[in-house]
Amino acid sequence: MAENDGLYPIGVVERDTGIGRDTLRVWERRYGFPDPVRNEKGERIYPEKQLRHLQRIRRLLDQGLRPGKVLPLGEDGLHELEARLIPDQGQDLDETVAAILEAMQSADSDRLETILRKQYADQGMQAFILKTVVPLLNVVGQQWAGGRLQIFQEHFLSQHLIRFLNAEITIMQRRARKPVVLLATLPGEEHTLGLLMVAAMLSSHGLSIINIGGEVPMDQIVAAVEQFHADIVGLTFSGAYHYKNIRPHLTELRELLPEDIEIWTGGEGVRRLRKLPDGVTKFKSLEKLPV
Amino acid sequence: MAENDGLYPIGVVERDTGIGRDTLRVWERRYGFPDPVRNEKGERIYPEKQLRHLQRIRRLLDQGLRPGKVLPLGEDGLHELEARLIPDQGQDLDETVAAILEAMQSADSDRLETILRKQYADQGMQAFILKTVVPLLNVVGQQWAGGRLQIFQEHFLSQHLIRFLNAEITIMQRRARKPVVLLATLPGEEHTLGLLMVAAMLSSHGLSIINIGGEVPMDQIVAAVEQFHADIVGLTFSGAYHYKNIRPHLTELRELLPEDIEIWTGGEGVRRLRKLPDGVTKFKSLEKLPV
DNA sequence: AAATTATTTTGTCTAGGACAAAATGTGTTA
DNA sequence: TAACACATTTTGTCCTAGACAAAATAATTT
Repeated sequence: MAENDGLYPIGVVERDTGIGRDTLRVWERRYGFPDPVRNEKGERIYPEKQLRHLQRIRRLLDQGLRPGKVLPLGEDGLHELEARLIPDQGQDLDETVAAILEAMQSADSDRLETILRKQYADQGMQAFILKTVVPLLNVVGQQWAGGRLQIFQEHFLSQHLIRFLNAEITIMQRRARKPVVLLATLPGEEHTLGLLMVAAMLSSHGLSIINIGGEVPMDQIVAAVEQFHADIVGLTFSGAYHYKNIRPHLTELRELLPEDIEIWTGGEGVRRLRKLPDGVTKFKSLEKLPV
Repeated sequence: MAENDGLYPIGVVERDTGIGRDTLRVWERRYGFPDPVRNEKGERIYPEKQLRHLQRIRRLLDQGLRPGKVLPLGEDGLHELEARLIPDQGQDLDETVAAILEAMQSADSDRLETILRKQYADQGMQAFILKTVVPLLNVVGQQWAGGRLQIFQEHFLSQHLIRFLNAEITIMQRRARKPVVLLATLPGEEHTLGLLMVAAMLSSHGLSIINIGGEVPMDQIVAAVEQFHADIVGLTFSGAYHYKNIRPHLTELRELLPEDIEIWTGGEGVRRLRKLPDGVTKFKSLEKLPV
């Protein structure tokens, strides 16, 4: 048994925290944390405690906090920050949402499937997305940010939702008609569940959907529009996307595409934008798709 | 505007080839290839041609060749080597595979769906995966490496396959029994289609599958095993995975998991590994799952 | 309130040298 | 001949400390 004794080399820390090794080194230089010990060879060895600390820091950074504010904090400061940022909730959770969360916690695939299926049958796609999936993801996001949720549980739920939505979209697509909407996100935007929700909404309106998925370079989108004979391009930008880029990107895409191809865009990232380039349609929320 | 112009910084090359950036630099020093141009800032910028070359090299390394033998080779030498090692399957393409490719090229969703469904009905899951999906992906991989395929086309096909397999797995899981296999990939490994194929194969043997998807940190896998009461953990590593890491990762996971939990691993990335840590089972190919 | 401009923060990249782990080559013994 | 031990070569990862552009924030103007 190679006892690692809770000591990790930089490669492992990079993998487990998602923080690049260059970044780990430069943080050490600038902020004095992390502060790994060294082995005989002079290489950095991180104690487990620092790895955990780094994971918590990572979560806060994902919330939008800046390294300069977070890294100098000790255990206490970090704890305080977490307490402040994670809003108290658990008040009036929708009953079904609560049931889904419970099924997720107890890793009960069958139950999850049953609840989703029943809810979908009751509500229809549009209400299902708006009244069940959206609130659900909000709660999950909050819990995850607060560290009250394991990553694998969130994965598990996402997998389920993706599969479920895909299956239903496929069924709806059988009687889909024109226009054809090509859905994608640009490189840097990995959040593809939002795209899938849009796909589901549009499908339920009877439109034809081609979802080429996440992180598609712009030239590829243009090529795909031509080859698939799409009438409309739909792009989503999550709140994490660098919003300054959104407008230039949309302008560029508008220039690259023929005029008779519409561009629709939405997501948390475009909510803040007022003026969009001419010839680009914004949908403010999932309820208000320009169908 | 969008000017990548087929020019890529080192980080992108690392991601798209699975070759670490330090390795790329040391190859350049030692073998004179790759030989990127530099931008104003003096940073390495790789032309698309070299990226493709690196991907081909990566393939050859996966076949067991050594960097010292492959890197000094120019275009011609590499081509010769490939011709010797990779059987040319361009000629006698399976009829169905050819039809699928054509449906993909002409972006015909319905036709694609019909072909897949018919083929699956004829062959059953195991033959479907082995005789149709695997050859299909091989051809697609080859065509992509050869620049004969657009990225979005590959996206389109992947999306379709993922959806199809997920749907069928769901159906098979209704009558699944013990043991429970937990499937995942580690962070850095985004290629989740391979995982899905394993899930389909195992499902068709009647095993219970929990697929928590891609890029799951190791401690999360351990936690998930416990919470889901899994008996076996299955990990796949694609050819793009940073292969030097595979063995240490498996060793570490073996130490973290209780002894009575089996570890199965496979994929292009583990093919070239001879020795695996004790207590880790390798499946050389999809045909030879240790069921 | 929205768009410009100035300032600070932050992550990624550079260079060659060093070194251990893995792969290969060589020699020895059963 | 095959199995094993040992020597050599190959190979990837990590090191340092500086540089700089892109992103985020603050300050200003429209």
